[in-house]
Amino acid sequence: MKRHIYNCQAGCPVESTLQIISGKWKAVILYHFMKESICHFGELQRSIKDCSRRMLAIQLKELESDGVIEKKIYPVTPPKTDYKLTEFGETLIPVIQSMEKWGNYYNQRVDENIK
Amino acid sequence: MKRHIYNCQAGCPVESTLQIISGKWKAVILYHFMKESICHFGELQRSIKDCSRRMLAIQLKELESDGVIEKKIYPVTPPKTDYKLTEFGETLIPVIQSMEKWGNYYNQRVDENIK
DNA sequence: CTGTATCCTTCTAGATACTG
DNA sequence: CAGTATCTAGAAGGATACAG
Repeated sequence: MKRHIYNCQAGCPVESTLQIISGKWKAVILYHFMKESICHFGELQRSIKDCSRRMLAIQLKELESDGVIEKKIYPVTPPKTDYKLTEFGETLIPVIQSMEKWGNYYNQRVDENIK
Repeated sequence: MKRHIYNCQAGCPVESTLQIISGKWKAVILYHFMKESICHFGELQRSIKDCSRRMLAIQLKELESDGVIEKKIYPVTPPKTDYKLTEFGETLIPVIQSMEKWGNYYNQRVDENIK
C-alpha cells in the first residue's frame, strides 16, 4: 500500500503528522471517531458519502496498521465489525479538533461572505 | 488546477479545512511561514528538500489563490519574491501548531521505541 | 454487512528544458 | 532567482463483480 512519503528525519514535525493523517479521507474518518467512539463500516460509509467502499477500506486498513485504530470482528452473519481509536489514536484528537474548529470558522466566514 | 474535492456542505468542518490545507506540501509550507514570517522561493525549496520546484510553485499558487498567502514581486534582476501569510492565513496557525506538537510527540515516541 | 480483486481511466508528480 | 511548459511513468481511485 503506497502513500505519500515524507522524510520525517528532515526535522519538520508536521511531516511526521502528515505521514499518519494525510490520506485523502483519514482526517474525516478520525473526526467521526472523535464524535462517536465506536464506529462501523456501513455507518462510516453513509457518513462520508464521497468516499467509496474501496477507499474507506484502504484508509481504515492504513490507520489500523499505523496503530491509530483497532477493529474487533464479530463472527456473525451478517458480519459486524467495531472500529475504535487506540490509546495512541486518541492522542490525535487535539489535531482533529483544531481542524474542526478552523473548519467551522471557515464555513461561517464563507456564509457571511466576508471573503 | 485540480485538487481533492471535499463536499464541505456535508456538515463536516474537517472537510473544509482539508479543502484548504490538504495539498501534499501545504501544511509543511505553512509550518515554515509560521517559523519565519517572510519566505522566499529558494529558501522554501532548500528547506523542503523532497518538494520539487514544480510542486512548490503549484502549492504556493493554490495557497495564494485561496487567500492564505500573498506575494510581493520585486522587479529586480535576479528576480526576488516575498511570500507571507495573509491575515486569513494566520488563522490557520493553531492548526499547524497542533500538527507540530503531535509530530514532536510522535518523533519522540518513535525514538524511544515505545511503539 | 464487510470487505476483496480486477479492470481501467484519470490524475499526480518527477525530469527536463526553457523564459523573463 | 523564480518560475513555466511539456512529456511521461506510475499511482490513485471509481465501477463492478465476487466472497465469507
